[in-house]
Amino acid sequence: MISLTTDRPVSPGYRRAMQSRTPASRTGRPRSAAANAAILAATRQALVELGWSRLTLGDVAVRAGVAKTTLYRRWAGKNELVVDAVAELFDELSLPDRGSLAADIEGVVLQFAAILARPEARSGLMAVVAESTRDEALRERIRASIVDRQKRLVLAGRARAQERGELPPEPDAGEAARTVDLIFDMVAGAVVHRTLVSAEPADEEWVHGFTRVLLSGLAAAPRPG
Amino acid sequence: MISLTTDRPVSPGYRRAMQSRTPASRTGRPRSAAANAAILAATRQALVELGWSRLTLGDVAVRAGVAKTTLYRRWAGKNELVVDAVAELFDELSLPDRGSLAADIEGVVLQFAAILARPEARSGLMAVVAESTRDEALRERIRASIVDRQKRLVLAGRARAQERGELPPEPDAGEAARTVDLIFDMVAGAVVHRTLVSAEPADEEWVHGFTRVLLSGLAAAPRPG
DNA sequence: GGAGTTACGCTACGGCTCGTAGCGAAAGCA
DNA sequence: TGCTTTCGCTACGAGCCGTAGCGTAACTCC
Repeated sequence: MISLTTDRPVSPGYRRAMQSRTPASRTGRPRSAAANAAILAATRQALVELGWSRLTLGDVAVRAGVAKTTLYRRWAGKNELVVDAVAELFDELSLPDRGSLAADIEGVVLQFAAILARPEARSGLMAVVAESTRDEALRERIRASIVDRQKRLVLAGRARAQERGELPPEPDAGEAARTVDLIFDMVAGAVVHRTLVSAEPADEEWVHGFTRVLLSGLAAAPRPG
Repeated sequence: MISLTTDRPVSPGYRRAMQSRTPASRTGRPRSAAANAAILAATRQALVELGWSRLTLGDVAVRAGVAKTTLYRRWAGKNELVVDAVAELFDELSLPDRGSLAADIEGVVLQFAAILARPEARSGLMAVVAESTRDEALRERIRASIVDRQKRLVLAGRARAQERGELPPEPDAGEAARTVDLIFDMVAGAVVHRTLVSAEPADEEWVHGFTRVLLSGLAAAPRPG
């Protein structure tokens, strides 16, 4: 496994948005940012038309109008490429102030559901998660590119709710962090399971019921007064 | 796609536990039940050692001690084979009476988490779910073999809780069915997300916090009296 | 017991994808 | 003008896919 080429073989610190790599590699021909965007867009398109298992890097290269070798110079393989292509989809998530915690949750969950309704997110996201169970580096890439980036929404929503007095303040930092993780797993997990496994739409009615249970629990009255 | 062989090409109604197919196919050499068990066990073993993407049907055939063609005679492809192999893992789930709804939930969630802690379940389950986003028949197979089979646990738990008076009776059948689906998505989704995406163990502490939120909601006191 | 039917093991095959090597040319920087 | 890095292109061995074909084994019905 000794590479004799002049190109870097794997590009380890290669985060998304390649133009933001500040250190090193100041000389020589820079990598084409346009090619990067074209490759990621072509990957999403291929996910839509072919799904995960039939997606091949050669096909993506043809769609993007670049050579197959360019793909292998920038990404270690199919897993890493799809992670980056899917991660871009989640950057559009936001948390507008809708006046109450319940409304805030419903709003962001509906956004999340809309993203998961797109076929490139459905097949791509679950596939890389499956692969990450046997690839620690890939799991970390997913966490950094997708999960942790969106956990900000939970933090912002909780802070806003505490300002409103809807949630009690949490003095213990460790306990607060665990709660954030729990909420994130419950929200993201429920929407993913509803959309992908149950294969039913996470529409307004479902989101309303979900939010009610999340805030008030099962023991509360099944129908709000 | 015209098969000229004497063997049935796909075996459409081929459920799990082949010995229980009562109608039709009364004559001829029966399919070996031992081979079936060996193939599914070999599939799980290959999932552990290779993961989803590197698992090949030829490799499974060698591990199981059968010919590769036997695999293709019984399953349409890799997807269907892994669904059946993984589905067996979930049959051990049960709902012992632990005295309260909270204890019942915690018990079954811990069982579910234990199954998802096994590598053959982790990589196999998510992979077939990802593939099912582009394969309606596969999604239905997953639903019949795994999801609907375990929804019985939610039904039993709710009935038991209603007998205890912990949950109000639901006169509307449609509303009750939607609630069952919602609970199932929330429970299974949260555990799956915690285990696979967050890659943290769903241990007793986490399950305890999850159950508290599920029953009482976020607005309740963060620490139980 | 024989005939009919189905499943099995085995071999072989074309076709496709993989991931890499090697080359000359292009695009920036000193 | 050199130096460095990336690019497109071609070619290649390797591996897996899914199926065909054949002879044999197992079971049922007559």
